[in-house]
Amino acid sequence: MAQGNAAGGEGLLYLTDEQLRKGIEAMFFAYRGFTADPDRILEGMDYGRAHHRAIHFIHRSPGTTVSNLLSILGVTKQSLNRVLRTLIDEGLVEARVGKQDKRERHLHLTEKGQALERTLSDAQRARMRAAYRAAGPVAVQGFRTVLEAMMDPEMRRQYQRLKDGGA
Amino acid sequence: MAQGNAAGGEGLLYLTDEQLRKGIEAMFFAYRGFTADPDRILEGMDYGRAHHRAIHFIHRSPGTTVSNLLSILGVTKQSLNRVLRTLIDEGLVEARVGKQDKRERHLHLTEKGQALERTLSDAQRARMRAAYRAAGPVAVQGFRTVLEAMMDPEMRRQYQRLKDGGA
DNA sequence: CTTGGAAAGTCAACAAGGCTGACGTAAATT
DNA sequence: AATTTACGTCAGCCTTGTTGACTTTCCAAG
Repeated sequence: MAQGNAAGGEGLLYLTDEQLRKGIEAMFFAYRGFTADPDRILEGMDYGRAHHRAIHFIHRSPGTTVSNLLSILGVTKQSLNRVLRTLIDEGLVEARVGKQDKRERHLHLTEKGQALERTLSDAQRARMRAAYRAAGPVAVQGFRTVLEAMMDPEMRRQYQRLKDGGA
Repeated sequence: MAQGNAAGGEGLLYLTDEQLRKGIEAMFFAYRGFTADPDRILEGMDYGRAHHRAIHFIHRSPGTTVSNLLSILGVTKQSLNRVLRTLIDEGLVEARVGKQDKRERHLHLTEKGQALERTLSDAQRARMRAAYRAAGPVAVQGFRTVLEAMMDPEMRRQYQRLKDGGA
């Protein structure tokens, strides 16, 4: 909440409906770019965006359980299961029965899974890096701050946990 | 592509793979929040996110043609047509035959359509406004800069045109 | 004036990826 | 022993995206 905000209005111009609308449209168009590269890579394979998301978060938290992944991705277990089954069948993901709790499945990427993950995230990071570089560190800081403020509290918790854990 | 950035790296720490990954995850979680409110409003009605997008851009550019909308939304005409047809049938959108070129349909929101648009964008703007306010004007500037840099050039053109036109 | 092609609409078929509901099984907890 | 938890799976549905093929309308160039 820095900034002046002298009196009635000046300094709050960034909160006008028009500015907010521009932000909304920026999110829409930017998200398209954000997913474009992985989508391109995956089309033609048997996989889609849902597979990418699963692979991403398994890579990020190796050994995570199905139900944990469920709460991160925010989908039903039937939906996730369909995706997970193909990844396991095709040898990209390994599901190890838990040692303490044998009901749990701990998910890991295989060599093959890691290779795909690398391909996908290299492409996505390349775009991100170009954008970050073009915008500069101060803008990046603001970018992250606004995105974080935009999340549902529940999602922010998930995000923070990953952020801290994976640092 | 590994990690690196050791040499001459100070000041470039925001470009590490880890920082980029956080940005990627922030986009993922934030976009969920971004769409959550309109989605909630629309569920139960006969409409979905695709209808919201159409309504948004028709509101933004009244009188726009179908093919223009097509290029903004980036979907096939069959896909858009399905959505547009229900909106027209249910009296939210009016398609006026072009005066110069009678093949074109110029799209407008009806009263009813404008009412729904207002409901949806009020909700979406409320979240955006809260995020902007929490983050402050400098962060917002950075947010917009990074998003813009993330777009495909084609999309950036579309975005710029809207941004300037609708200022 | 004819004709080529753009703009729009429509039908059919399909796929990805969400969802709900119901049911089963193994393992942990009470 | 009974209940709860974690997971898997079958069946069916919805939205929203895709291709391909075809028609109608109509502008504009030959």
